[in-house]
Amino acid sequence: MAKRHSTDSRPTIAHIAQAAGVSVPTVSKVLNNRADVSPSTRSRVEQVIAEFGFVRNRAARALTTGHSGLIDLVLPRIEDDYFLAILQGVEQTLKVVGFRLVLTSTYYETEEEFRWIDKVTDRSTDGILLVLPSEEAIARLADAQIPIVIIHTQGSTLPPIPSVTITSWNGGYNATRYLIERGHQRIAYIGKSLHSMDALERFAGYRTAMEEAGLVLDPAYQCEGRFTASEGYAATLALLDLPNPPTAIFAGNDHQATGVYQALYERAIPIPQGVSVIGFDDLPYSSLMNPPLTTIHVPRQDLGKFAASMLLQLIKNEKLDVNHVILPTLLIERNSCAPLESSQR
Amino acid sequence: MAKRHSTDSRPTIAHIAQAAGVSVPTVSKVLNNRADVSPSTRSRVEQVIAEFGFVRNRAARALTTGHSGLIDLVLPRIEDDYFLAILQGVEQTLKVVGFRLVLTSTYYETEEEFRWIDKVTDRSTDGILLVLPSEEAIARLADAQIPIVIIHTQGSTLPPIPSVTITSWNGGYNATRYLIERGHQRIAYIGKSLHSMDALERFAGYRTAMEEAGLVLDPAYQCEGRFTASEGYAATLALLDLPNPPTAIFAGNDHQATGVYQALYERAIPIPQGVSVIGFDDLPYSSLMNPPLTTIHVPRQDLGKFAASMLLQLIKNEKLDVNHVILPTLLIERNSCAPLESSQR
DNA sequence: CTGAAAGCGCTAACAT
DNA sequence: ATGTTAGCGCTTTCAG
Repeated sequence: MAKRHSTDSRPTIAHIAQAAGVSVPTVSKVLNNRADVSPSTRSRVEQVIAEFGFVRNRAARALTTGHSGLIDLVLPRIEDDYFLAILQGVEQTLKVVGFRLVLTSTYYETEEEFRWIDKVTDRSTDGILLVLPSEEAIARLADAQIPIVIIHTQGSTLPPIPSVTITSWNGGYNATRYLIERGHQRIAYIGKSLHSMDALERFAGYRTAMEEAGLVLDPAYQCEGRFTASEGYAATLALLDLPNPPTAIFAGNDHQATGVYQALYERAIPIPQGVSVIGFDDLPYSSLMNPPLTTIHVPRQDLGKFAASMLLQLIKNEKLDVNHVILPTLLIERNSCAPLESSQR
Repeated sequence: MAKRHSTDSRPTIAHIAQAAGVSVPTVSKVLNNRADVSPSTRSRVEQVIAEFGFVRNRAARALTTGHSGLIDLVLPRIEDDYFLAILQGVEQTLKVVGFRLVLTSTYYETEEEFRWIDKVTDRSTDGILLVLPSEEAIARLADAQIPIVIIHTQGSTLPPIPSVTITSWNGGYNATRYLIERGHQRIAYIGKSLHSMDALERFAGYRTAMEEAGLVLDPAYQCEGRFTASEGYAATLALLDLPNPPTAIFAGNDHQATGVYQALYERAIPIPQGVSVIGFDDLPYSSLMNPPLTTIHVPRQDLGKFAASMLLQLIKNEKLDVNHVILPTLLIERNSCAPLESSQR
């Protein structure tokens, strides 16, 4: 179909202009739907464009306009359901405005961090979405003169850059309250000294709930453990070996919770009759677990959607209504928690 | 840290040149690690670059060199584990050569197809990776003068563009043989008239195995059903309602197989004692199913790796050793198939 | 309404 | 070893 111009490379705006018998700027005007083109010229040009199957060279366009129509999304690991949902949210909102997504997974490799920082800074994209960036990365990028929005952050303070996160503290508090209200007193938490702001906060929420209820904050119940199944597993095993094991376990996230399930299963402790378990994140598989996991829902897609919308505003040079959006979490009640039996006391 | 140049926009190569007291091309030479620069100038320029925190404008670079350092990946749905693994493979091989990935999900929306075709054709990227594209899309792109590699394809013929796929026919054949060797004769297949080349082939493999074994190819055993759990579920229900239900079910993919499991579970038919089930794809959850699913492994990450490597070669203007790579599938034996008991005959 | 001229930031010849 | 000149393909003044 599409005719090829004499040269073997692709047609440029100049070729179109020549073929249509007009000047280059006129073609440009047609392409940009500008008003000052007579209907007849316009249609003639449009026809030639169609004939040639001409598509504007985006690199040239980007150079003159300063806009590439691309946005960077930098996240830790794409294969984590948590981040995947964020990606989906971002994608959905970008698609409607015709932006495309440049994806980078960092795998937390801080040594290579500068490499991608250089790349996202090279103006090949119009803005950057950063998921769970390190504080050093934020510092490096803070004065980059590029629109940036952050989703979650390592470190304990709100970043100097627009961001969106969740009410992690509330989530941690509510999860713990939920257990307390069901009579539990020996409640363990897994994920104690993680460095992400959300991990810090949900742990703080747990502590507050415990303290408010006048329950002992036994250090043995506060477990280390990163957000993986295996660390949830290991932590649970340690908890079960305690002289006075907990009757309920609050896993910092759902990945850990699967590890908790596994450990409990191996020790033949029924959930929730033997031990109650509550998670955090509400990943897709949480409802499929056996028993279905009670957990704190995180609006992951919305995280992506809000961040993308904010970034789009920034790119359009609009002022943000709010610099830091905090999305609510929600307790989803399923079947992994039971009231404490008096026998368990 | 990084000083800002007087103008409020970011520093250009010209600013660096001026500050270092050299010409613009000299800076360019330093940036490109060219030999014809004296050590002293080089270090001076490098220092200024560091001082300014200067990063090359990729758009300008792309315009002159014709290379953006980006690659398009167009796939149906990112949230499908199958495609996600391909993405990972692509990402891994791009990362080592410093290319970045532009991601587009089509969601099979053929109406919008032309929109993304225009985008991926606008020279904002150096090449395109197409996962399971429609034949129309391929036709549109075939003479686009851009490096393209296809991963899987709809339609029944090898595309006119370099591609990588899997030995679907063998997979279908081997899965069926496996069942036949275990004494099964009434073997059903789900996914009969799907239009992707791989679906076509695995069905053909099934038919050949059946015919070779002299078994009847009962049309009632050849079910429609797209590659989703719900269609696997529906097809299975229909199969079980047959006067003479099958003793083994070959699900065209693992998603369907989960639907098969569900239907069987609801009818209280034990797997594999009541009905044997075999899948296709070996998705991450297949080994977690209950019982673990025997299935045909597809090297999904490799699909992405090979395709990306080929594309990279194409971009470097190297000739491909093979235009169509076909990766082997492998039967993974787990616990969802049992020899036919004489009582079931 | 149309086109001539200039320039975006960079790299590629080609002198010097 | 360094700088001069030109140009990538497009958009944007600004005359006509």
